[in-house]
Amino acid sequence: MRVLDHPLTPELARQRLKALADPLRLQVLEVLGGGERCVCDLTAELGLAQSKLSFHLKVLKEAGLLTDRQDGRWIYYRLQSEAIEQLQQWLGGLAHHCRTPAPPCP
Amino acid sequence: MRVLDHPLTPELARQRLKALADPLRLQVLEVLGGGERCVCDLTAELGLAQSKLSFHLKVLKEAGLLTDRQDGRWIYYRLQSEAIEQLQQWLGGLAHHCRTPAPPCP
DNA sequence: TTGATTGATCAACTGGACTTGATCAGGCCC
DNA sequence: GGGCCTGATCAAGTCCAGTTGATCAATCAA
Repeated sequence: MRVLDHPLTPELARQRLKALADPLRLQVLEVLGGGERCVCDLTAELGLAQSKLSFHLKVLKEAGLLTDRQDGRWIYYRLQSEAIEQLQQWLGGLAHHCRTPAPPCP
Repeated sequence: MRVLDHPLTPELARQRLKALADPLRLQVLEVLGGGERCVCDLTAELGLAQSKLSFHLKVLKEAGLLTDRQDGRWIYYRLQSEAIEQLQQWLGGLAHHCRTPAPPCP
């Protein structure tokens, strides 16, 4: 069974949405959408304090949106596109019957 | 040009993600995913304080995720599924080239 | 018109997310 | 080993999103 076949729990979906819902983290994802980067690279490119970037990378990683690998002194982050695909699928399940008219109230 | 053909601005996408990233609002959406409902109905079904629900409905509405209509004393909310579809599309654009290896750092 | 009901809005409060600067751990080169 | 990087972690401070209870506006029923 591939990862994509596992539906997200609402809790994990919410965590991912929250991780995405930050302007700085979206900037990070936008850069990583263009390919893998090391932290020092990201720091320079986004003009961020090092601890600040580290904090947000941690949030994104804990949400499953990023993975990292170490190579010597450097740590490279990349986007986990499967996580985004899962989220897309999950969103698709939200609106299934939303056009059903309301039961009249009085 | 249909609504869906307008791509989301990053700012609006972020606003929608943020609106979605709240457990209570997700509950609201889950209920409305099953069809239109009036506010008093939602209040009862979710067991919420009235002002609390009203606050979250406003957030969702301002993000374009809900629309409402008034019928007499009652106000009915429904999910705006196009907003979710737009968000799905927008997410799809995030990871385009994420498999490009990092430029070596040293 | 008056009283009751629905639902939005307001003000005050609270908690947690984010920021900032410092410190710490691990890997590299001399 | 000693000094120097890279990047994670910690503690303290700030700020804003969410909660709560009260008030307000609009609609309807009597």
